[in-house]
Amino acid sequence: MDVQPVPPAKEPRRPRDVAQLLAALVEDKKLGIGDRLPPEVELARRLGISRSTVREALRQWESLGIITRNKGGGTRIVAEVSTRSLHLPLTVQIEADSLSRMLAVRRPLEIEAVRIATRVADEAARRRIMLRMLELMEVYDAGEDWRPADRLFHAAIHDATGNPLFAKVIHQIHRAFHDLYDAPFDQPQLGASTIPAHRDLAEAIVAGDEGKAVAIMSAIMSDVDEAAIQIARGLHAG
Amino acid sequence: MDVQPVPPAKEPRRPRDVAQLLAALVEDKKLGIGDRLPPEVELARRLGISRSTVREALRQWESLGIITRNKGGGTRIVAEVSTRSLHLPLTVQIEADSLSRMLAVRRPLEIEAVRIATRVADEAARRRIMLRMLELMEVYDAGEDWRPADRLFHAAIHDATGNPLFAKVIHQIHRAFHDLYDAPFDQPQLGASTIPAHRDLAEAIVAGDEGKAVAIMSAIMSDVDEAAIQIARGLHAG
DNA sequence: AGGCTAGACAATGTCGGACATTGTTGCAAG
DNA sequence: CTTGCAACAATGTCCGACATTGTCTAGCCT
Repeated sequence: MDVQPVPPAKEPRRPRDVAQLLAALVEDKKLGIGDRLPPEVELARRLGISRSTVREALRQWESLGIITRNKGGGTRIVAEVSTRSLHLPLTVQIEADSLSRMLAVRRPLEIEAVRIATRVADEAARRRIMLRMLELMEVYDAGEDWRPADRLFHAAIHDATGNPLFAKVIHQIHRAFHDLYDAPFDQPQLGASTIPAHRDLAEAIVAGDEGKAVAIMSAIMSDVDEAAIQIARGLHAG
Repeated sequence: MDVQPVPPAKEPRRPRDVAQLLAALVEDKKLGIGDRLPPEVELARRLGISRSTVREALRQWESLGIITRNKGGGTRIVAEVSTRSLHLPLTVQIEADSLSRMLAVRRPLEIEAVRIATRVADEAARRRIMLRMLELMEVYDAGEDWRPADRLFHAAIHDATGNPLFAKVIHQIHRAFHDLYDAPFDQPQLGASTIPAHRDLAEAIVAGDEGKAVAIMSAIMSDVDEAAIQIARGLHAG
């Protein structure tokens, strides 16, 4: 071993992770979701690095789903940026029954989220769930597109668990759906038959009836899973 | 509206996703895990794009855990790459109760895996589960380190579900554990009290007793979760 | 005055070249 | 056979330029 004098604590610049520098800057400027990031040239200037390096870091953030970039337009933050975040990539092979496999994994997560929400949700969260359910019913009865309202309703349940990881993992699986097929769940009628059951689900959650809530959610998941697989089969055939 | 003749099916180059071009090249050269990627300049030459663009795509792959790059050394493939691979990033915020949140998500996944394995495992899978359990017991009774055997046992259960996604998502959470704390589950005694119950678990799975298997797994998970949280609390205090 | 269009501007995408830094490898000396 | 050194190779960073496209504003036409 040659004795080379490695500077131990002297690290004025950390080339190891430029993204960390960016995160620190975003934190410092108190930028949040929906805000626009400064242009690349300004980022490069403020961080004292070249635009190429900034671009690589931004590309990394983009692949991580933290930002979205628009040529000509700006760069927008779409997920929370933090210097203390953990990145866990997951790679899956696309096969014939990928859809049913994803659904099989999503199912216990959604059901457990309902169980925990029923158990630990506070008053405000229960009110939000009721509110979202009523909005969903209103849209559904009016015959309009109820999918955004449905998403908000389930998001309210995920929030009620107090565990954002549920929402994130489930969202990860949803993204996988969209990557698999361009928009299989944009079929307007998919899962429509389960919407009336959402009223019972919300009421069971708010009432704290864990067994009933879980049972209803299980039934809903079964229906949706079956419908999704039917549609996927149709796509494969066609 | 000016009538501009948009080429509908003519897309000789897709600037939208350079990574796809790379994936096609990797697939064509039949490169697998552990193989070295050609140098960036050669990739740029073969794809007909500049090195800057290649580098951004490689950065994306790096953040997705597909490759690892070594300055001066080469670029190695560490995850299966093909045009039919799906890469899903998950970012979690590191907070005080990250551990309990991860455990809360892992719990329903592990339990569901047991449920499905009990339901659909074929004869060979059931034999493997029994075999792994016996090996685990042998190591445990001998007072040796039983953690590798425990991992193999649970991996056998995951395999028995016929759904590799279960193993992958659970493994993803395990990686999060290791990134959070260097090795919280290397505590030799963690979960040791649950090992005897593994015999009952294996027997219930092989016997096809779904209710019993799920109940035992729930109890095991509760014990392990509690122990893990205790240890984490100790780490925080110390 | 109001709406619409065209042009200037801004921001990202891509390119090409250059140099720095570091791992790798092969050769020669001990 | 081992060790040390030098040449090479590959990634990291930087710079400058142009292309492409969204955004905004000023001016024109109705």
